[in-house]
Amino acid sequence: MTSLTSPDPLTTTPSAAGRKPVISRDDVIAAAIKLLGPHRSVSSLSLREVAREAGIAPNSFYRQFRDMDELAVALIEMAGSSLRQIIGEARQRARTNRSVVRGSVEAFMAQLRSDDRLLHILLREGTVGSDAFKQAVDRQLNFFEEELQRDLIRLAAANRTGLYEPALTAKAITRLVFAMGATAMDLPADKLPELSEQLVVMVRMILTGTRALAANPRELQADLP
Amino acid sequence: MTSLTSPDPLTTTPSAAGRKPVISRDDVIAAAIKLLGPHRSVSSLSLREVAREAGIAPNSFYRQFRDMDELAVALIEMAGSSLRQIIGEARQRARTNRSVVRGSVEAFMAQLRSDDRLLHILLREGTVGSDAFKQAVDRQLNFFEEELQRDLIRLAAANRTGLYEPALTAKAITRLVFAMGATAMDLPADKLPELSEQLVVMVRMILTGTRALAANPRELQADLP
DNA sequence: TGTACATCAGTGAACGCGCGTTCACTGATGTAC
DNA sequence: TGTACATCAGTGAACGCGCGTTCACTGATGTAC
Repeated sequence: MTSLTSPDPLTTTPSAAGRKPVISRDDVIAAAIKLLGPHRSVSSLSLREVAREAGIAPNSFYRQFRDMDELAVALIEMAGSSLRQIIGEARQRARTNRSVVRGSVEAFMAQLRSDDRLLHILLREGTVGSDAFKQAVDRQLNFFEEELQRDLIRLAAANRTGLYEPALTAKAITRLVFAMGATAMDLPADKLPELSEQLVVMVRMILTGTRALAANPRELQADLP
Repeated sequence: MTSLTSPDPLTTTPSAAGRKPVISRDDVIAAAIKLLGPHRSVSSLSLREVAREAGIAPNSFYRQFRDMDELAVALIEMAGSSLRQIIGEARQRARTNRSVVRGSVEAFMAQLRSDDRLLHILLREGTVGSDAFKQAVDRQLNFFEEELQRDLIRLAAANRTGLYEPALTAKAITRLVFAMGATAMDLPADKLPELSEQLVVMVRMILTGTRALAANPRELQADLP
């Protein structure tokens, strides 16, 4: 998990002279995350609400962010890098074990249920809110796709199998996992294992398909299961 | 396209006596649709805004709907049935032609660009808003999956190929198409053909995969492309 | 060390606004006879 | 046909509320000497 308290030298003002800040950007971010839930998206939060939760005056918010959009983008980026780290670790672990797919899917689902709401942000804010919002989410999804693609290529080489359009394969898997994750967000916890299992099979359908197509691209023409 | 003016006997009050209504539910619905756009989701519309667009007093809204949620659910259901009809027609047409996948994907993409914003509603409102919202969207997606599954089974039988878990295959395709559609919503029109092409390949990956798995389920264990 | 000063993080009060919802109402349209 | 009456679709005004944003401010903390 990305720490909420480590200062970011790029965003924290140097304050060469004058008083040291007692409120940090991260305090405000933490307050916003606390307010998120199954029925609250970032775009539905008000500035005053976040300020209230952070224990500061509404106008003090402006010392940290230009507006709510800037806060939202910060949240999205934090969520993306956190998720990539977690899935990356899951892949490392799985590589020495057995199933990369199952390991990654389960790490994803576990993260969905974790206390910090970061993944929820990525899943939800992609379709609503300002352009800045959507672009930020899309950027994170692209990072994710790139890492997945690299992994797919490496593993395909190791197993001496082919990949029909690795980029497209990675994109399909990423989008499908996120779409299913968005559904899972609102499910009771006991339905999750079943959904995990479904998702594992779905991902393997894509993997089996891309491998079969690499072996025999003419199957692409046969327009039919 | 579902007509906006045909009366629904289940929702229109009989008005056994008294004045006939001059505002219909459909007028209000049409006003709401008119307000939707790339930056306006149903959940961001206010009651007063819709009333203004419909040319009625804010409180007249209550004669038609209990609240905005009820309007949203009506919109979602209308969007779902409209889309299913369009894709159904596309499948019929494609069956006599050549590619069912390409035909359906292109019909979907065309609908995405059509003047009525109905598809946008389905793509957007699934992740935000009240539970009633999300359930309504999910219900429509399920209808969609069921029809697709029926089609897949029929076609597989006709081609003497197998299907590994038809329900899961239909679900994977549906969710992937809707996820990619949500991305496409905000793209400039000239990027759409490329995205259509990508989506066609993705869907065929899944179809090729489900067929290969049906032929040889042991591939499911080989955890790797 | 002590003193004078500059900085600026955080505040309290106020603004105008659009919102959802309520109330009592009006008057056109339909029904009964 | 004409008249008296009932219905109820739609309204205008008003309410209290939370919102984003602004302003002039305070006073703790740092720096200069």
